[in-house]
Amino acid sequence: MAMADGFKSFLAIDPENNIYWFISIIIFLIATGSLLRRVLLHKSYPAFQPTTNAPTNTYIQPTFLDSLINFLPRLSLRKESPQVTQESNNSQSASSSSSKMRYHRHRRRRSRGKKKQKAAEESETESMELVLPTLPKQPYDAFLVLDIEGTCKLGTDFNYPNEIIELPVCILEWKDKSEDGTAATLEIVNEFRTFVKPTWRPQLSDFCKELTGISQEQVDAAPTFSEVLVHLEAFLVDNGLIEEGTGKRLKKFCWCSDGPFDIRDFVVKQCFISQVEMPLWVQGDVLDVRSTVLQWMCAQADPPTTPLSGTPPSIAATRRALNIAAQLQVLDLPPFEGRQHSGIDDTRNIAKVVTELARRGVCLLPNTAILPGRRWRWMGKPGQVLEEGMI
DNA sequence: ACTTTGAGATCGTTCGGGTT
DNA sequence: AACCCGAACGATCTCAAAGT
Repeated sequence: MAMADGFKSFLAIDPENNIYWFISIIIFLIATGSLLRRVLLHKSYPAFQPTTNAPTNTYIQPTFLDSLINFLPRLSLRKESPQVTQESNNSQSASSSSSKMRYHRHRRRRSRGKKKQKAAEESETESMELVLPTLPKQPYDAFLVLDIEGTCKLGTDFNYPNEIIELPVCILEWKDKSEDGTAATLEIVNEFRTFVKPTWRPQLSDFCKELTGISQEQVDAAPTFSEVLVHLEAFLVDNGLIEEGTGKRLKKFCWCSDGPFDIRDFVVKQCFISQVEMPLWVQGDVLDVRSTVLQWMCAQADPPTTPLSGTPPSIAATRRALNIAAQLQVLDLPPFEGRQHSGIDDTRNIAKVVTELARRGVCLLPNTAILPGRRWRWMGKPGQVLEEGMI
């Protein structure tokens, strides 16, 4: 009686609105359709599983109400995963999305952890399978390693008009280059080093002096960049690398630096400030040693069909750019000798890295583009530094 | 048959380190 | 400032196995 009253009241919500009838009919059809289909297919919901004593194909037939009760939750919402259910007991559905995010984050972290573990295991395996290098052909006869020190100011970025204050160069040449062009042993045959007197901002900042270890007296007594270029050219002539007067290359040589900045940025900036044309023997053929070390590390982590020699470094997994000290470490070389950020010490240590790369069978080729006409915002007319361009 | 879950891969974005 | 590169992260998709 009460049920009949309830049904009447349900219908009485809005007799004019057919939506209630429509929903009821849809639910009825879906429920009976689903039930019919399962009976015909001899399938059942868990609640309708055969009793243990019943014959295999005999099912306890559900009532329409049972079917509806079982079916309705499927219509409304999917059953939540255990993780979500557990976390959302108190906070209801509002927190379900964040729970899901936390869950996926956990999954990714676990995935990454396994990946790293796998990579470490593979790295260990590879370290036990060292292969002797096959010497590559080395197209260059000499390598001019340099590490330029420049003026800088605390708080400024590399848009700053850095002026060169130290210019050291180490010449590396092959000791064992054969007729077919293969070689593995490089040695330092000569060194060039000079301080350079800045002209735009002759006074060094405290930050610069502390960073580079260069004193104000050293740069005050030094030649200007234009004069240094003459000295450097004479040095290269003396070492048979370029022709006197013309600057034409007599040997095939490649500049090497830690990072692409030294010639690409500092020399180009300095040439602008000093109003000198960038000599042809400086342009082109620049090898970024840091990048080459990184490539070598990647080759160790993902060896090609003919692996390179060497001990895969533990920090190779990071595949990040390394400073000179870290490069020495990954190449199993002795620690950095001298003072870091001292031009000549940096240069000598970079030379060691280049020598070791050659010994390990790395083909030393240029990998940095030089744009002599590159301009920065502070560049006004030739030689003019615009203060507002630095902001 | 359909859903859930776990695992893994891939893509795009953002951020930071690096050079004096 | 500009550039490159790797790490970290979020979103999305696929696939297989297990559960319903």
